[in-house]
Amino acid sequence: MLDIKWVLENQDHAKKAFEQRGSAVSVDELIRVNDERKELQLQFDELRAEQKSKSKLIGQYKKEGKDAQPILDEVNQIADKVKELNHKQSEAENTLKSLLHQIPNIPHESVPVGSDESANVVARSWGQKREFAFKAKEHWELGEDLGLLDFERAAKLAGSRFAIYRGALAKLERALIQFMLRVQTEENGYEELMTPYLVNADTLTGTGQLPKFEEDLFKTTSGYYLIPTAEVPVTNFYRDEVVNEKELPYSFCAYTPCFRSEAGSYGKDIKGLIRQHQFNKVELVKITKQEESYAALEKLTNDAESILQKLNLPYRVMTLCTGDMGFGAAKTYDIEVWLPGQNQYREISSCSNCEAFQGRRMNTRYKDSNGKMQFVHTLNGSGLAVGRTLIAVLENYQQEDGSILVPEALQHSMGCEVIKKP
RNA sequence: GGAGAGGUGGCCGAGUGGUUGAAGGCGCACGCUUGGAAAGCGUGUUUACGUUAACGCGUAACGAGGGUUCGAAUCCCUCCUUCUCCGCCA
Repeated sequence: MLDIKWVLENQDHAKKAFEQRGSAVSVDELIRVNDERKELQLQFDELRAEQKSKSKLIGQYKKEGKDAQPILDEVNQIADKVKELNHKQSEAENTLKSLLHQIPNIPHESVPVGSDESANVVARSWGQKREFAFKAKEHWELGEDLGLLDFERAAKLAGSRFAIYRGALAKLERALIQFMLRVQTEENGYEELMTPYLVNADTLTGTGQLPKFEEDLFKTTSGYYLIPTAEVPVTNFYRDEVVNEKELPYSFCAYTPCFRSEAGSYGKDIKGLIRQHQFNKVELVKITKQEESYAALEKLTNDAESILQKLNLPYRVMTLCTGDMGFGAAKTYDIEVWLPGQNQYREISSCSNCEAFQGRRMNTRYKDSNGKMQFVHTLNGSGLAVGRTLIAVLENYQQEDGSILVPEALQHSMGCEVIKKP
């Protein structure tokens, strides 16, 4: 959510940004609705003040034994108008708020301008792509050939976009989770959280999934939603709280399964594990002071990258352009891992600085050194998407006979050096 | 699921339907006092919106949302949540 005051004071900037981000709401509409709101508040405040002072008189008169009837009649009429104005005023406030809730965040000045992913910019690359003496296979082929990945039975149990991992592959997924959590907590300074996987609508509004993107979520009959990412419960940890400035920044990591309806992605990544209704992820979240969030974004991105480096998986980091960023982000780096089977880079992490966008929605604040209330800045990034990391391990560590070498960092927890057909 | 008791400021804790944004205490900040500290004394100590050059002023907020009333922290209804007891249960 944007600050209406900022919009009023920076109308040209706002107009340009709204266009770049494809906002359905215009600056002019915001100004109009806000003016209406102010006018109604003024009317209400004045009338309510009159009502209050005269009501007090009634109390006084009665105490003194004077006749209060004339005032009572007068105030009776005021009361009706006050009630009406009160409704109108809160309606106007809600209208403004719901407009503000639909507007995407303003891009940071360092973000490249562009309408789609073709305008994204490579920030850096890491690692050496392996040369294969044979034709590299895709992960689903490798998994099914090993007999360790079963999509058909998963479809029977649930439907399409689900998978069953068997034996060594189930263990590999678990080893990756454990490995990522270990690195993020022990080396990169994150505190681990275990959170609810079902959350309420307020929580999803805080991080920006609601009200605009309800169709992407699974909703239960009791009104709970399955979380689409741990960003949701973790970022909302301090919702409606004033946090101590001295404790900032907070760094949290959390492993959770994630659930996405994938409505509107028919025909996209139908095969394999890339796009599932349910997948595992270790998420990184930082909550910072305003002036520290961009340094924190670099750190958080590096922390996510460190997992790929330790697994020796080649990747590149992309700076997303204005048109390719998520709703709440002011700046985003995507980390893309190299998949030799697919012969392309695929997103494995998305690290964003949301600035005060979520802080304002969540109403999470701190008192700065001047005693002024400020909204926190929030950041999140995958550290990493576990299923896609498993894909990357399969494809990058495959051997000609279809077996998979286990990355050195995982050999201890896997208890083996190679995954072979059982 | 059943029965009962609660939810008030950073914390604890008063509150009779009428100058209660809210007693008192603790904490915190500043000042006085002191050789220095503690104690003591004094002053101050929520946020949002509106208004103002500024000091201020106005309005709202006592879990949330409705209602009764000229007037609600106080009365009524619904919901959320915490605690105790019973039942069920991994």
